[in-house]
Amino acid sequence: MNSKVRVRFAPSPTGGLHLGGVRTVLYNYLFARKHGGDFVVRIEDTDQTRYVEGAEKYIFECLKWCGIEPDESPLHGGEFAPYRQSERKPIYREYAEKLVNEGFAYYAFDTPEELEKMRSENKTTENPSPQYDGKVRMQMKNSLSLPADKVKKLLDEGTRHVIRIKMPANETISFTDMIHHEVSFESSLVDDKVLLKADGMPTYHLAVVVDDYLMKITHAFRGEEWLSSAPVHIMLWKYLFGLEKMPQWAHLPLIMGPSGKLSKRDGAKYGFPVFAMNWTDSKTNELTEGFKEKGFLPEAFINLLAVLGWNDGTEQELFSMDELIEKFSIERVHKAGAKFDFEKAKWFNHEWIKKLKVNSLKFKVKDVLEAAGIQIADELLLEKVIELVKDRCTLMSDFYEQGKFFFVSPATYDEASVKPKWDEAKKIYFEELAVKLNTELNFTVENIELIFKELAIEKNIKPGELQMLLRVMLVGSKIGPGVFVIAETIGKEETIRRIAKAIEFFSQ
RNA sequence: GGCGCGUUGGUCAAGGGGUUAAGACGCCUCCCUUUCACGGAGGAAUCACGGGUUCGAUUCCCGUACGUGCUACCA
Repeated sequence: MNSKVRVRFAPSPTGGLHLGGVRTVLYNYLFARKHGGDFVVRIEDTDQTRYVEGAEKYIFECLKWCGIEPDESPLHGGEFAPYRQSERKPIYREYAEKLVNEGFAYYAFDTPEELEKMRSENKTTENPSPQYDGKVRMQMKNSLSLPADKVKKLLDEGTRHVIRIKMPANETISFTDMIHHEVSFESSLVDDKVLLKADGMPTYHLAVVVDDYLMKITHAFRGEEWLSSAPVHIMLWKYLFGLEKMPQWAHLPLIMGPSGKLSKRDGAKYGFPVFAMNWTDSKTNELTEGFKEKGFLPEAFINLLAVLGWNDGTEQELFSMDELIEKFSIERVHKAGAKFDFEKAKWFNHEWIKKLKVNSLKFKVKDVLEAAGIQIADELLLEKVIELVKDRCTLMSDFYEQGKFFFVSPATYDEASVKPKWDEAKKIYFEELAVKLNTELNFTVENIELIFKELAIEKNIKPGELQMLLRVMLVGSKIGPGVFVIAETIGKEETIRRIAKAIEFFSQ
């Protein structure tokens, strides 16, 4: 018996990896790591028409970016290979046939038209979506309603058919969910779900059960949208492998968008990312910006996701991956769905930028600046700049706006702020300031400030006003750290050059 | 419509028979700074409703309402 914890994540490679998906993997991963178990990724591709080439690699890239190190077997084979459902078709068929032989499932030959007919005929206001269930199955075309020889004939002729589960009539199906505790259903209210499609591919229902068994999964976490199909899975476990071998389930609360379950479209609609990383829809070629590209740190991303529906009971909100592994517990996961709040998401990123050391930020900031056309020649300067501005950056992309003036002279000036204050006296002041600064051998914050203020007193001008002007001269606008710190950082020559350039500009 | 799941401020949420019902985001005011932030000090804002049980219910039970999910040869 395998007593080791094995959890699995089954992404569907039909779309990008979105918030809900990442959180599901994350909880899987935290649980596995906490209990010293395995974390398995199984690839779902049940619907071939929607299968997207390269999606598997994309998913693994996202996981790695998040700091989740998955078992990469699905990409190159491993203990439980093959991992793609399309390559496991014979396995699923075998179990499906077994169910038929034992009377727990049946062949159904109904065409899409016939199904449509049944649904439209039985449709009433009270029952807007009739099911293929115990009430109607004997009126349909299947191996239960048809005589044996007729069934054999249809099968021999290769008639297209599916295999459906035969849900029992009057049974209360219940199980214990790790989050919702006791949950129960009436079997007669559940329909005869398709297990094996006409093309031989399994539906999710058959695939999860078979794969969870074969891959020796002990705990399975999935979104709450699956809770309604739990009875089907329970029956399959009962018929196929025995209820005692069924993994423990946790149905995670949904992540909600501004209206309903967060959808991939909400991103474009409300202006925030929903995917971990950039995702290009293969059909429309439409690019959706990911959290990574939007300027999120992976540390912040997993942090904000982890606490969307879970907390450790204390006031702590900032958790590193290691802390999450240590403190995560499935019992403290919420029952109710949580609405995603982009403002709070940004706050988490801000906090992580502040929290991280310069060295951890360095290469990412360099990427941001270089992507914007700023070449970084001086690594030491870069480090100093990061230290100076990181507290005021919310997204990684903010490092450009907050840091560019350390590397390049301003291209434009905030004229609206300068114009009303600019006069001949100020002009003379700055001309003399440049001369004085030039003679200073020790170009430090203290000395610059001293020279600046002494000259202001001498000229009888309020230092405050001058400070604002100097800032605009050096930065171009009214942002950034202390103006004397900026001067020291860019150096004497550059400071004097920028003052001269600005005087010329303002005096036109 | 049926079935499932849920419901503490605008959002994330702690708490769980007796509390001034934590904290965070956002918002507002003030301080700091003659920049933008950070930071600091305050503020407005919550137990969906109705019945029980109880000396006492936000907390337990039952209804109702509302939200949300499923109701496909999608996952």
